Amino acid sequence: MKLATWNINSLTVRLPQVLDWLAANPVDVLALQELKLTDDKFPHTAFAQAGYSSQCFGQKTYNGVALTSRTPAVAVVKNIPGFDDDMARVISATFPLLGNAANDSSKDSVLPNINKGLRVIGAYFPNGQEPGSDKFEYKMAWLSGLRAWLRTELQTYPNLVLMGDYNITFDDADVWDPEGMRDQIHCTDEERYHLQSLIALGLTDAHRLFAQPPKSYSWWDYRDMAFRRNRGMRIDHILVSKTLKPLVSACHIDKTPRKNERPSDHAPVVLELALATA
DNA sequence: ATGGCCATCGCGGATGGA
Repeated sequence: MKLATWNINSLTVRLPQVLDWLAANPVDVLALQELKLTDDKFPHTAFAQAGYSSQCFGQKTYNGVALTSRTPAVAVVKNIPGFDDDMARVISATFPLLGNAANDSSKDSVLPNINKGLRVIGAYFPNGQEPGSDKFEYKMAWLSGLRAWLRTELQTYPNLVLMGDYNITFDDADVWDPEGMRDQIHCTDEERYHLQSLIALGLTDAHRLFAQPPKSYSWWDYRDMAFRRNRGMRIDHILVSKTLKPLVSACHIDKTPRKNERPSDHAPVVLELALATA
């Protein structure tokens, strides 16, 4: 199965591009961020006509996340339980897996707890604006809330994917100009500490499991011809739990839609798993 | 370089993004 995450910077503007991309890349699950619309405006019918059912968690003007999938999602949860937030940033759901106890009597499986399905969390991490700002403090609090919740979530759902726009780089390899960006937003030690604390819960950056093109980025500023000059950052990530790590068969960033007219500033990240949905 | 671009709200220009 294939999963993908894409910050589309307004679904109102980018819906045709998302549908075009899905037609060319019929992934099983697509996580979307920055819908910038309310739930009543979500284009369920357009996705359904493309063969996808959607769960959305939107708000007016800002933020907003969704999971759209070829098989229906179950056990949908919105935002981070235990962390009060007036912004729509997280949506989680389970996708039943082929080979679970209900439809396969074989005792051996490639995956422990396969009957618990695949838990997918799509997230739009706070931007943080600038170190020292109120928004940066909110980002740090949000990251602490995410980590505390994920610790228990991983016990409930051992087969877990956390993907989305993290708004954090792992290290200098994720930054086109590490010296110029040093201690700037997305690149501070505090943000990277939080990202590593997610790794410490037992998650793995799927992108780094494979040889990647040099200077692989997922976001490029709209200004200054940044995409053409490949002046970007890798801030969109797919993290997988320990049980899923051996089943990851590929992970890549698809730069193709960044070449569209009126593109999102982010590119999709695609994960391939040696698993099938039920 | 105190910036450039884009989306939203809404009809001018501020705010947020990253």
